[in-house]
Amino acid sequence: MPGMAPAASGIIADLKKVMEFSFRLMEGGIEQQRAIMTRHPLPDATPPPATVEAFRARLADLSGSLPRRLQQCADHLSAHLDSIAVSTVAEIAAGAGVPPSAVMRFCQILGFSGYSEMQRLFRNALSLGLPDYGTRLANLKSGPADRPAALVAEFVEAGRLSLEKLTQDLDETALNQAVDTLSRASVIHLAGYRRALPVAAYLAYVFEKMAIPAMLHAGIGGLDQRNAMRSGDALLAVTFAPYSSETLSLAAEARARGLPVVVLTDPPATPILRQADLVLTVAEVDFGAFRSLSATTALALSLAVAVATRRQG
Amino acid sequence: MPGMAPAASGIIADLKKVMEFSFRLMEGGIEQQRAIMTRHPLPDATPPPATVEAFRARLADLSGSLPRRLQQCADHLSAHLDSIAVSTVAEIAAGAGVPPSAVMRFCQILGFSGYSEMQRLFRNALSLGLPDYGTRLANLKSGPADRPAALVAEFVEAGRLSLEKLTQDLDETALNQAVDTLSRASVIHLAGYRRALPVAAYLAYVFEKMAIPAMLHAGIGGLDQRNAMRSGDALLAVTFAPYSSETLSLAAEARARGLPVVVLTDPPATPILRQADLVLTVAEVDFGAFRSLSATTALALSLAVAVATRRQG
DNA sequence: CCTGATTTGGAACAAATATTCCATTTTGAG
DNA sequence: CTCAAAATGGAATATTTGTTCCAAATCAGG
Repeated sequence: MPGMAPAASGIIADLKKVMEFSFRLMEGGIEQQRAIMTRHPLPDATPPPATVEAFRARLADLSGSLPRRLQQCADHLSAHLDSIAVSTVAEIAAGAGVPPSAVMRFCQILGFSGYSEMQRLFRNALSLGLPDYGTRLANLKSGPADRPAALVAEFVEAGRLSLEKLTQDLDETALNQAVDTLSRASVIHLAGYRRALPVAAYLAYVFEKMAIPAMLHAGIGGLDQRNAMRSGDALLAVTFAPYSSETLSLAAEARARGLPVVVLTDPPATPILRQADLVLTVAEVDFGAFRSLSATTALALSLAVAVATRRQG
Repeated sequence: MPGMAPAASGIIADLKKVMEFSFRLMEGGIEQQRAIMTRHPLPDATPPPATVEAFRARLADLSGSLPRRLQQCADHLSAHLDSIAVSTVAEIAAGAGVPPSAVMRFCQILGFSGYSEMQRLFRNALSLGLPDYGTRLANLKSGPADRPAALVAEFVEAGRLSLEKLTQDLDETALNQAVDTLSRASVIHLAGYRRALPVAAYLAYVFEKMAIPAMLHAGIGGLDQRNAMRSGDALLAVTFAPYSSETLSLAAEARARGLPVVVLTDPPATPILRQADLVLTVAEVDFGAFRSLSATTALALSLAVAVATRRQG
């Protein structure tokens, strides 16, 4: 019904349903009533849980008032919540000792349209919405790009994801060794060319504030200051793919002079591995072509503060 | 062959392959041999990695010696290792920017029979269970406070809070006006002294990448370039309390010349208000004396991308 | 023990997904 | 520049997986 207000048309539709329902009731026997009700459930159908927590709660709520097979589903699922994301219906069914159709019914009782929809909940929770990132980007491109606030939301989201990923992937051993290495250096040389300059510049600022000798190599004015690297110093190189040749060359030079080289980069760190004694990788979720550097900055700052603490102790 | 033991039937199948191979070899010329060999590789094909670690290693090993599309696969996969378990071939392919068949080929090069087999590796690893975000963060925080990993947890937390706050406090009107103003400028001048340099430097990088005329004023070498600001340009100043005198003076100069001045700063922005036409404030949660700049970077990037979009339209 | 309502299992079907294949393009050696 | 080998993209196909449906089994109340 084009042109009609959505609310009104919704009410009309509901009315029609109710009328149709009553009508059938009159001509059909009482036994048809239930069948009709299950085949045409009224709009009060339970909405599916939107979060894993809600799912848990709903499970606990239902438990106890279910027929045997469905109870088995509930039990098995609540015991293996985190494997839903990577299991097929058949696997879940086998695990619970029920046929696949029982699992399907169970999903629908919870309010999902089917197993796939339920699984989506867990997959999203697991990979934090990464899969459909491309889609969102496409949407944004096609949609109202003139709304800067939407962009902010995307970058915020990318930043949050990056930070979460950092807590997952953090190589604590490498971090500790990096702190060790850098805290023993007389001067810390910071390499940060192009895209890496912001991070390196911030490190330079922070080290200076904490009275730790540090020197920024950023190729300003095309100036090369590699001879400032002296035995006893260390190099902390920040670089991302595609790795700038300046950084690689500076790292090689440091290496040749016997300086320890710590690299802060993104995975895969392959090309830089050769020049590095220690590699800290940080995966930054990028939105479009640009990265918000949240995780990188967090890791870099942690490194700096840890080095400062170690030095004082 | 129903009724036959699986092992025996496997051997038969292998024998058949070998026989077929020899036969073709005999009737084909020497030049066909290679083609046949690559199409029907003998059983000595590389065994697939058995653990996620081995997978990582193999990826790093192969990287660099691969043709373009396969290299893209390798890069994307190593950056999104943990989403393999819940992604389809099509999603991975889209993420890497390659057609699905390239992903398939890549799986086979790694020694897997196909994508499914590779995915199984990750699904298994996943269902062995990893703790959720909250738990991991708690783990990182616990233990001696001087542990670098604990610092990471703190900075991650600070970053997250900042980002969250940004979505709440964002002044959409001001942002829109800022985009308006900057997209009309012939050259965007970026002021970023001291602590603000990282943000301004990143903005300069991003603008340059998007072919938007921008100039960074950071006082490098004590150089003052205020006369580069000409009518028709605009100034975007990034600064935090305590506001550097250079920034204030540059803003005043811009104002005197009739240039619109947009300021990106932290609240309260009182001292800077006088020099600014537009103020964007972003509250960065700091841990100790240092800020992770997550929210600021996110806002700055959004601004840049929005300006670029507006200019093209 | 009968009867109608509910639950159940599995077979049939539909949709999504992986995999293969081959015509075309690109690359690299001579 | 030429040619063969390698790489590539996409369409066709195979397989797996999800979903629906209904006949049979089970259950509860009289």
